[in-house]
Amino acid sequence: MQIEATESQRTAPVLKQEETAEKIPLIVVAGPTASGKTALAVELAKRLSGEIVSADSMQIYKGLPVGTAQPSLQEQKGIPHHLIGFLSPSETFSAAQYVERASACIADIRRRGRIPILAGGTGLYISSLIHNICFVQEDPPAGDLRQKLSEKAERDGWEALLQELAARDPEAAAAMDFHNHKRLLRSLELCITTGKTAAQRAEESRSIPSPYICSFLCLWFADRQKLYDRIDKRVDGMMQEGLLQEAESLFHGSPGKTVRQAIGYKEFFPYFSEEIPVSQAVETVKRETRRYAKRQLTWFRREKEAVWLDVGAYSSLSALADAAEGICREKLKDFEECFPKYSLGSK
RNA sequence: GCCUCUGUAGCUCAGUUGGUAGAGCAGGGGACUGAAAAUCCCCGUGUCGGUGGUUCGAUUCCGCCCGGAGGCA
Repeated sequence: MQIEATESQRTAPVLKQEETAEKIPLIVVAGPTASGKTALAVELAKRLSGEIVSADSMQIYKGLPVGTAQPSLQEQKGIPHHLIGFLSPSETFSAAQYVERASACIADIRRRGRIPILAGGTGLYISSLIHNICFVQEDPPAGDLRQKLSEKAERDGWEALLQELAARDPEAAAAMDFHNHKRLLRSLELCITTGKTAAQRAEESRSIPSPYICSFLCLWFADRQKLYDRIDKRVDGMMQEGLLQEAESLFHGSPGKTVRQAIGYKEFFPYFSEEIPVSQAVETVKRETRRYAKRQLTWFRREKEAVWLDVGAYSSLSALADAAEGICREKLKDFEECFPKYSLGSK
């Protein structure tokens, strides 16, 4: 557990021993949709005595196991999974709420002497969590305000909102991409509910250093087409498992704002209103999923600490897991007392 | 066999009254600290089917050849 000076030179922020003791080891398995995050996370959990915390903005919802690709009990292989299927689809959710719940969950896993493994594809949630973004409390729940602001935009134009933002937070307004109405609205909303500028909020949110030492793994495919083939297959599989029924229940129900954005449901709505054939809806789902995967890759490329694993380069899941396990053990060697002695080469 | 139409970017097609070409979709890159499976920004060289001719110059006009669609026999 003693850290040699020569060793600690390698890692940028040099940790003193007492600080290390308070740090929490965290394995992150990120990557685009359909890259095999779930399977790898479960395999790592088995080898390293871990528990899985989902980092997915849609898997949090109840009653949508197929379209959100929640790991089935069979896929979970007895490993505890957290933050999956706990919220009603009528509820909205946010990155702030995610960070709050996930960090509590991780702390609990750590307390029980196990290794938390963060697995998922929602980049914003992952980054917010591991960089310990502590969001400033919003004053009142913002529901009504958002409604009023969008009505104002409707009435007076988006320039009016931009001007209002400029009055409260000129810096943010100047940096704002005014074609991005959604962000503009949210930015103004936050400005009003927190009473602080974006810069102030950013400052406060970063005030506490991250409690985590991360081994950040990111899955990808050197051959993009391989990923796209997997996406196509996965969507076809979802259709067989009842995606259409899930979509229909949302179509007839009253889904919240968050879940209405999910890929794999809204694309079927024109089919339910008899505007397009199912086959076309399915193709749209595939295309949207491809684009989503691309955006995910763009997001993760920013994560400088990430170690990229080309899934296509490994002959099997256990070969991939061997590589991943090695990287995790090396990166988290200050915590090796948490890991089972050896499982490397146990394929 | 004859007649008509057609062959241009991965796909669907536009266009150049002769000066080597442009849209949509697909695809690629990027932004993103509070809705993120969301939202926003940027990116179009391709033997203009092949070959011969007319021309200073042809993808554009003409001949032939090779694909595709339709019509007549």
